[in-house]
Amino acid sequence: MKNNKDLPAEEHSGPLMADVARLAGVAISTVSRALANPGRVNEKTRAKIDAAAKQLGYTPNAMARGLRVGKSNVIMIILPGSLYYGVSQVIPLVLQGINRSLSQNGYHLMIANLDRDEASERHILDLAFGGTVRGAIILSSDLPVDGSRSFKDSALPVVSLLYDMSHAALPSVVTNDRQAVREATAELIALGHRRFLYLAGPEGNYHDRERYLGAVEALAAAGLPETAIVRSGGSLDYQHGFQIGVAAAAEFADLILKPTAVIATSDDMAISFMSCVQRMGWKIPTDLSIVSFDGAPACEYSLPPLSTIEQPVEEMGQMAVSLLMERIDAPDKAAALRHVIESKLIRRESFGPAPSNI
Amino acid sequence: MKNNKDLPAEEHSGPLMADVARLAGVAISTVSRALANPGRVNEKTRAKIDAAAKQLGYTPNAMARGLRVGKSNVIMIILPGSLYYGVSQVIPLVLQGINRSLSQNGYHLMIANLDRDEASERHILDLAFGGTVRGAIILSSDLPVDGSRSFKDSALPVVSLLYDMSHAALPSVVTNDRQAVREATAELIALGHRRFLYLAGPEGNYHDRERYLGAVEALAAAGLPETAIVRSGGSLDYQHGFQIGVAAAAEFADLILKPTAVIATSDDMAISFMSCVQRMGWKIPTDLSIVSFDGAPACEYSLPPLSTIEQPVEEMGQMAVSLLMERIDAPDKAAALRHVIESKLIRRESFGPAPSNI
DNA sequence: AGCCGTTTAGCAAACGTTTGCCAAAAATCG
DNA sequence: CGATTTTTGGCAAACGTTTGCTAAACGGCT
Repeated sequence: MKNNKDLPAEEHSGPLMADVARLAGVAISTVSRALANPGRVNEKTRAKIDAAAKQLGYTPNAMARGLRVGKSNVIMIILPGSLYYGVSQVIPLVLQGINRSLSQNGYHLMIANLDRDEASERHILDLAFGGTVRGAIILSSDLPVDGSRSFKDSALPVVSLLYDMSHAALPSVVTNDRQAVREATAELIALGHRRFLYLAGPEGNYHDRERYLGAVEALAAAGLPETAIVRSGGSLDYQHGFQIGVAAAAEFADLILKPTAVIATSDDMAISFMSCVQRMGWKIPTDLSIVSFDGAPACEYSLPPLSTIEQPVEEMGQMAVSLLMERIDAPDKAAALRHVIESKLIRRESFGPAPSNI
Repeated sequence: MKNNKDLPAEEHSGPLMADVARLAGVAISTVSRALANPGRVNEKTRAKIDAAAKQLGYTPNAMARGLRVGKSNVIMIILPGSLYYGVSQVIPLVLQGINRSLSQNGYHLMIANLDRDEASERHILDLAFGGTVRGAIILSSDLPVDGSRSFKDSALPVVSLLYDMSHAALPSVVTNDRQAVREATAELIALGHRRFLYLAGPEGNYHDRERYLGAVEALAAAGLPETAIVRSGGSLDYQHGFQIGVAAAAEFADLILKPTAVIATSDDMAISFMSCVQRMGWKIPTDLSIVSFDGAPACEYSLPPLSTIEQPVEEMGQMAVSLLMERIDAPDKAAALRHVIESKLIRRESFGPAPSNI
């Protein structure tokens, strides 16, 4: 029966603040104040209001609040469109860590995929300029642009994660990619290795560049020629890191002078490379040592267990969140731009001394 | 300069609809109509408005619109708190597929982790009742409750993915877990296997139950006693599926009468189990055949390559989205509740005939 | 040319909060 | 006990859209 007033739509889902106020016998504004800053209202009244709210199962409308105060409580994370290179293994971990930190700060997490198409860029910009989000964590080296709108023109607080974007004035949380690879390579050199194969990621990618440089630096430090390292892959831009490893194994098989150690940009390519190469008959670590990057949990269970440089992704995620929170609370406060959290090599059976019969 | 009564207005960054209207020389309402349903406004005027909007880089404020029309364009996906059992390997794929489908429909994706703590449940309910989200895709078998608010009381359109929740009247997109395992088991039986080890997930979990039943049914159909299968794990509730496999390998080593085939609830446990068991000296598939579930890309590169029952997660995600869209557009329209998308066994080297020296 | 039917533009009222401002009440002090 | 300070409650005006309603403009008929 529609004995009620006829004009308001039946769409209304929940109770309103007005309902709470009525039930508690106070004014709407009092309810608002009681819920927002409980200090500013009489304890007895506050209790009454709380009870009323609970009884009605009242939940404040986030959009109305957002509209009024001009800010939302949503953070967006911008992921590279193709999840399957490199960072693929770590992204779920990152996501989870970030989401947890955000929850603790009362924020929600929205995810946005940055593909290379115009639609996805517009999508993200709508989010950024439409007031929907309050800040962003970006896991990509390029920022979306659409027509006259450019991501960096938005006043949005942004933090870059995994990629060093400090040159673009973005606070960045990164790991010591280069140094970690340099050290790992140095360790391989100390084990007698003199010829290396480097499994590259997509050409020009930040991580690929840094990690490769790390290897090169280690060679230089040991007085080895740059020709001691062979780059594989790189020009390919396969979606799956796994396929890079497969292709690299084929390249490896064709090399006349075999490297004795392999450095991989990511765990997936190392796993598939190792698998292929072993099936071709090479022994790991006897014939060939392998070290990779990322620290995916699965590495522990490959055969042999894969040595990998583990990024403390959980910690990095938390750091990114707390940086973002600072940025939101005090946008103008100058702060360090580049935050490095150290990765460390997990030594497993996939590497050992160079074979003597070089 | 405090004569401005309202100071929060200072903060606002972008151009407003009023600015566009002024620049185009029309009324605000005309702009709104031109942008929303272009058919209802003079083509010439519309072009003028479009140009003005583009020139200003105008983006409509999503919260204001949401408040007015009473709906948002955000879908939330509820993930189980501990990503690391079972579905872990497939979640990134699911997420990506879903996000892509949603984008095409003009929706954004918000993620919510459903941990077992009160805070996370409240978080989700705030989202559901606060008008922030328009619908939800849930990947968990239990629904959040907090005080007097219960998730199912929200009028929110919901679709369940991976879990069959049709008994709770939720449209569900699932795979044929039971049947797929039954068929795989039957295949193992045909290969001569008579004793099985089943690697279980968390006790009572939907997938664990279904998949186990599939194995049991296959035994029954072949006239084998139920004692032909040994359950391992299950009571553990480790975060990492990998650890389940490790524990199971230890159990396996202790068994007096060794099974000749292993059926695993998830790929991660199969991978770690296989790794451990091989290091103990067993040969796969000569001594032991293994089949698992999920279809993680990594399975192709284990040693030996792991046979797994692949869930078409991309397709399942798309189906979930389209179901949700239907539900949003026509909430009352009756529709099938249970949607099954078939998984299929990918046969790789990890299984073969039972050893003859049983 | 006048009438009527069809578009198109504009006004103003919502949507559900927050919050500045003022009044009322309570508390403190002389 | 009255005056002054502190606290607390209520009114109403925003926040930036959408949209029902009405007025105006336009064009096709007779």
